[in-house]
Amino acid sequence: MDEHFRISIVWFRRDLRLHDNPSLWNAVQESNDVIPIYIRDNPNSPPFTISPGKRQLIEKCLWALDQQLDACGTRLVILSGEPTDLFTMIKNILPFEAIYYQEQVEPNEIALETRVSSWARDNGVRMIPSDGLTVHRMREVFKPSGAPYTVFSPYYRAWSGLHISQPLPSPHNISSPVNLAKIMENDIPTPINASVNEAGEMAALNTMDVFFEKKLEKYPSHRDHPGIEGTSRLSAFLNLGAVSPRVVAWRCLKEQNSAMGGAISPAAVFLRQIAWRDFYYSILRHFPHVLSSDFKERRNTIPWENDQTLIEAWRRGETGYPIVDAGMRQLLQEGWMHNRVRMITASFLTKSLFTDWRVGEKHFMNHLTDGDIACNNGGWQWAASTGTDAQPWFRIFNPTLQGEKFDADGTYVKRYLPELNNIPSSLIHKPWVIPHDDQMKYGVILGRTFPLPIVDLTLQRARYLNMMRPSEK
DNA sequence: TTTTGAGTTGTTCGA
DNA sequence: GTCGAACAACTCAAA
Repeated sequence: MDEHFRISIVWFRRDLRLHDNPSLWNAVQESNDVIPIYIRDNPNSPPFTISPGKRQLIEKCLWALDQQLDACGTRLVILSGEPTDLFTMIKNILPFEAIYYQEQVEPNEIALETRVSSWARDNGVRMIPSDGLTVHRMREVFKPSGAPYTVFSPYYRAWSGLHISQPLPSPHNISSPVNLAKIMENDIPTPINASVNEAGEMAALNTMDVFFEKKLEKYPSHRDHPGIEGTSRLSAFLNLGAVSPRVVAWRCLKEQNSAMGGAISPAAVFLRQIAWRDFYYSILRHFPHVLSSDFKERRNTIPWENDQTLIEAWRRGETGYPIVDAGMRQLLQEGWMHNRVRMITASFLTKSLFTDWRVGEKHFMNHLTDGDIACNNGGWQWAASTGTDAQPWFRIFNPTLQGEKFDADGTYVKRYLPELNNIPSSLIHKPWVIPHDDQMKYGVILGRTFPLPIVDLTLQRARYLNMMRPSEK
């Protein structure tokens, strides 16, 4: 028979939602009283700093979560400090018997789980882990041999074959012993100048609805065009768990079933991206060394040059290559960059500027609101050709061609580089070819109002290929 | 057990 | 302009 507890803690982590939240749902089912708590990250503990945009979004989600818990009859307790100390303090006030929590994949989070579990064992408290971070449980997607996949395609085949279980509903009534938020040194969430429908999980679910209703049909063709608002914009919400990945996958299946036959449905194209997220979580869980070193040891060491002047130009968006600069400035302005442009800027930093991928990984984490340790690392290692299922080392993006292919009329570039507004689209991705007289006409002076290219791409490409060629080892 | 073919996102070159 | 080949090496799964 299931266990039953008098008082349980629900330890909210990256599951800032009521819907499809196994820890919350099970705690409510299996306990008389539930105390929902959130513990802020120790600023020194995560391997990356939390970007300002992400910090803000966390506050919004905490505020919204508290509002929604309030409607269920309880309040969120927000604390800062060492979790084991905090649990000790709480237990002195309320003798709770269990901690329900969502299992994480980052090494520092796993270390924390180990620490808390050991504390729990010593204090007679049950630790009850649950899934919900990914669509499918990590242990369900292994090779027949029992080893984790390291290549996406076979992973995806196995992943696709699994049944997606029906998402859990949100609890309506949550009974709490006392208002702990009033007793503890509670860190009240910053009030948000918005309604609860515009923050946290309601905002996440609305974003998801808009995507499925308005954008899904065109997603396969639009998703690669940064000038078009064609992607889901769910990444930051998924990262904090304001929306459940399983709910997103469930919705994809629903759309797929109602779609016409024929080619791969738009819902399947999108679902594949959700599978990439699961895949990179699995990689980080099973190969934590990816955070500090290459997933695969290359035959020849990559000769990173890490030229600080070039790196700074890349960070500021002043490389002279419009699509790279537009992307880097979008990142600084919005804390977000279109995925196609993430690939272009990453390829540029690593393969055209000879910079260690970790430099780019860190810069992205410093600025992305959706910064996700596993996905960001996977993406950077892929771009640098050091990762799992990496692209071939000789595949180097050409920002001019990429721009012409995916931002043909320059809509995206001009949005972030208004100084290029009057340049005709045939020249927008290679302004350096514009003769001096025409520069005046187009209102741009190269080297003054927009930089000249900081490197010669043809030359850098040849150098890179030459250095990396296996026969050169 | 061994072999074989396929594998997210590209570019350049020469016919 | 278009098209195919070349640019490696390795994992995985099916035959």
